[in-house]
Amino acid sequence: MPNSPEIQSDRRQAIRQILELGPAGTQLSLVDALTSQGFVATQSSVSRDLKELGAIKTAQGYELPGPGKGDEVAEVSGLLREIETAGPNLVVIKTAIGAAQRVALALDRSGWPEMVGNVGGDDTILVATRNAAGQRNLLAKIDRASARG
Amino acid sequence: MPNSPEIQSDRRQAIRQILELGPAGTQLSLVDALTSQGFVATQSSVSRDLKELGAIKTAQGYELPGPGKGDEVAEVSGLLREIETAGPNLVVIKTAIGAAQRVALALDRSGWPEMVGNVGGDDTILVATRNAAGQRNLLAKIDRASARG
DNA sequence: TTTATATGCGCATATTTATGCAGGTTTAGC
DNA sequence: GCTAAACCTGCATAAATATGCGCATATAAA
Repeated sequence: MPNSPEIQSDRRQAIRQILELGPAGTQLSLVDALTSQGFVATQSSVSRDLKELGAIKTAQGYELPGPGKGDEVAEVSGLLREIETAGPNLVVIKTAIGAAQRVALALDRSGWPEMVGNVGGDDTILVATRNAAGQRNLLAKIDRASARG
Repeated sequence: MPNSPEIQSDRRQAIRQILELGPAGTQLSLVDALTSQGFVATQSSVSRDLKELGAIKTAQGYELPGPGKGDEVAEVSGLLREIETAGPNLVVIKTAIGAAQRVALALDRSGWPEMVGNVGGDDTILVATRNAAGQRNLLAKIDRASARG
């Protein structure tokens, strides 16, 4: 019973905004916050959303890794040259000569769940995503990371 | 039944080392790792240790915030002038003129659990710690943060 | 369109984490 | 050394989080 596809991304956007105001103590508190904004969601969904968003749990609660932490990808974004898709669940990344390994490692460490795995050559990386949605997601995340790097 | 006082800090040091090798999926896995190193600990203790160490839980598991994240204190360490204790659970921090508020805020955000609260004036901050052990701990943490800042 | 496949989500529940409490140890004060 | 207070820990359990499953909808294929 998937909601119209935008609902999900709207909800996640909302979560992102909520977390920007301050850490959320528990997932349940996030559910409440979402509810009061008119979203319908259960703890289950929030759990999944948080994983997808790459949120981390600190002593204060759930937070989104600010610029600086979490995004090793941001740090290597300068090495990126070109990004293309191939089929519904492959992303091909071209990097500076010899930098593919370094970037591939950063991607691994990022822990982005839609990424099943990747192989890096000399200046090319093949990234396998779970599916088409994951592919779109990954592109968006790399984009966002690059903006910070 | 406190172990000899060093046991605790040894164990925490061990946890620190384990986490440096890579994230720990669950607290139970940490218990196992500790056990195989000859430490005796339960999930309860590990839970408390992790909080004390300021560990965060990412999609990969528990990690220690690397230099760069987690330590807002590091960023303001240049504003510190002098640090003294007063009694068993008070720490008095002298800062650059007018910087006390800023430093106090950074301390708040750090989420260090031994810190009960603090008040900042113009160039002085009073920090209340839970107890003497917390006081020692806090001094050590500020030290470590300063080394990075 | 009709059919087949993939995906999102809630429910119920397993797993994991946090904590009140009691007991035992160390530390501080005499 | 003795006593009192503070502390650390494990146990048991409460609280919080993650996930298998099944259905409903969306998407792709024919």
